[in-house]
Amino acid sequence: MPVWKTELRGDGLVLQITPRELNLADTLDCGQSFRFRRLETGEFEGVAFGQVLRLTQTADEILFHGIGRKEFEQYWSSYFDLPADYEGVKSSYAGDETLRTAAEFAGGIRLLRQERFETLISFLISQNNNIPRIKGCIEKLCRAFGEPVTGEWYAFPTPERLASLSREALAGLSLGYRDSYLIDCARRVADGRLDLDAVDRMELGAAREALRTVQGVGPKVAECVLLFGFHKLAAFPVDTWMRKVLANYYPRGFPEQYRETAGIAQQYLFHYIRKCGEASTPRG
DNA sequence: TACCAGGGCCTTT
DNA sequence: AAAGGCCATGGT
Repeated sequence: MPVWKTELRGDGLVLQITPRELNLADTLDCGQSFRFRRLETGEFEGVAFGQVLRLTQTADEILFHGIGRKEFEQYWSSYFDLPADYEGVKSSYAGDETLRTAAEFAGGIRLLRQERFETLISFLISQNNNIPRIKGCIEKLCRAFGEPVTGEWYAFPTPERLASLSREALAGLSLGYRDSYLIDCARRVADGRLDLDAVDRMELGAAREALRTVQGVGPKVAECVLLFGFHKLAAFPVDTWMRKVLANYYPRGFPEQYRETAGIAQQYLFHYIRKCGEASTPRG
């Protein structure tokens, strides 16, 4: 288990970590999270746990603005999955040239431990959609139905709040036909038909089945929610980019030996093919 | 089976 | 500048 050095400085907490170990740009903009934006200063700002977080990354540290030790330990250390040994995972990929290369390129990505309901709703919105628009939809949703935090920021709405809404109330958020999916999902969570704590305790197959009971949760959305919202590292979302990776490098299927951390491998491969693929388009 | 349902980004023309 | 592909799911 890695041990990260921290110190209090000025108004915040400094975490001694390199971009190779945690790369904020790659981690916050690789499609797992939609609520962080890059400021003109290069800093990142976003909301999680109903709190605004602002971060500054340099070559050897990350500054968590306005954060004390207690909040860091309670929320952010876990959020960025700091206790996990990613170096060990990357080492385990050494025998596979493609995975090794992707891990060297994208190894600063960590799997965020995001809030479950927010992740479920976010990936319902993500289907058949692109990242700028997904971010816009979620921002409008929070602004309309979430509690104000500070400044321009609003918390993610609760299941109860969304469960009380009609499709008409969601008009104007540009959700399209996904509006009824959100309502069905929120109602299931609010009335207990879908118990997210219970899903968290299930093994992968059962968790997958439970999530699939929600309208609009198909195979792709389910894998994303399992990986990004429930931290089930064996979940393996396959989209058009991953299909290309699999066709090119793993025509006989993704190797069984990496199944336990397939989700981490997926993130490395996904980022690598998008940024580095010789043909940086999934078509063809 | 094939097509459609919002809508806007992105690449190609 | 304009056109058309694309996205993931459920319903017809």
